[in-house]
Amino acid sequence: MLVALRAGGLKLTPQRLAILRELADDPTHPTATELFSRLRAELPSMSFATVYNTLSALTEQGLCVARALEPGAVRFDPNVEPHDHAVCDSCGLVVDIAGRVRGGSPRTAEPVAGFAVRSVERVYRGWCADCSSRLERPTGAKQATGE
Amino acid sequence: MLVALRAGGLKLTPQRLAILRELADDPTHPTATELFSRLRAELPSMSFATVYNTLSALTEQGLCVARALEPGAVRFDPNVEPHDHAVCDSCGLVVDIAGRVRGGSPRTAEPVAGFAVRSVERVYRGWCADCSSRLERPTGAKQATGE
DNA sequence: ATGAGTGCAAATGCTTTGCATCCTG
DNA sequence: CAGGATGCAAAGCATTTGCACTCAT
Repeated sequence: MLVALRAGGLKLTPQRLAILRELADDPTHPTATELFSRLRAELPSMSFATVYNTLSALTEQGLCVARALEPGAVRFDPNVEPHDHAVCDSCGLVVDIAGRVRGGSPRTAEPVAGFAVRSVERVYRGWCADCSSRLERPTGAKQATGE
Repeated sequence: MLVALRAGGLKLTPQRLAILRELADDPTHPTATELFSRLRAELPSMSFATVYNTLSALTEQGLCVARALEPGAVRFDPNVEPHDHAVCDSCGLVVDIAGRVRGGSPRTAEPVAGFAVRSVERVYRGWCADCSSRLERPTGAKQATGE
């Protein structure tokens, strides 16, 4: 991954290394704000601008992807391959379903006339394990719309 | 739908009726800002606050859903049933795949241990018909990550 | 050394909120 | 006519940008 960084002509700064590590270690895909607060202890002088600059540089190099799974802040995913996610209605937790093997149905079929499909991803919504066990009807949950 | 509005204890104001109509007529799920600018001619005095107040009131009544399909503004969908969407990488167009019939595979299977699934939705990403025909590699498109 | 990268602060864009006024039911 | 809804303005977050300074190469 560091190789990829240099290959893109990017310099290896402590800020970038820390962000990269934090991203790689976290399957919940942290937001820019989350990264900033987590790294404040380690890099007290780092600014938001650096976090955003780094994340957009990484995104441009194809080393991570910005994902809009919920209204509000964007989450950054070091796994650039299309894959599925589960999102908790109650606490907002994002769970990566990267490892899941799916049936080999043709995924290049056009969902609508003329639309050239590049990727398909699923979003599972519901309650995470913690929220499921903690409450029958988790705080702040939208009323289930069923399916 | 008006019935549903009243059932929720909401008053029928011209602003709400206009927003509701605009929402219903538009399969691309407009953002709050888009609704505001479209209705400016019809309701010159309407404010952003009213658009947002109305949209959150509708959301609370289960008459629409806020969808985060792309970073930036949230889109509002009058179809509260889980369904699929296609999003253009180039121009950001959202296409509703509401009518698509899918195979009846068990969709309540847990994507990850302990996660209680409420709904599953797919997001197709690629190029819309317009962008596909206009360019070989549409302006502003992220490099295809393939699948 | 030299230009990319950082830090700071101001700016932007989307959304929310407080409050006085207005209008639907 | 009463309470909910609107309009206006200010405030709140997430994110972007400009610019002088610093540091990785």
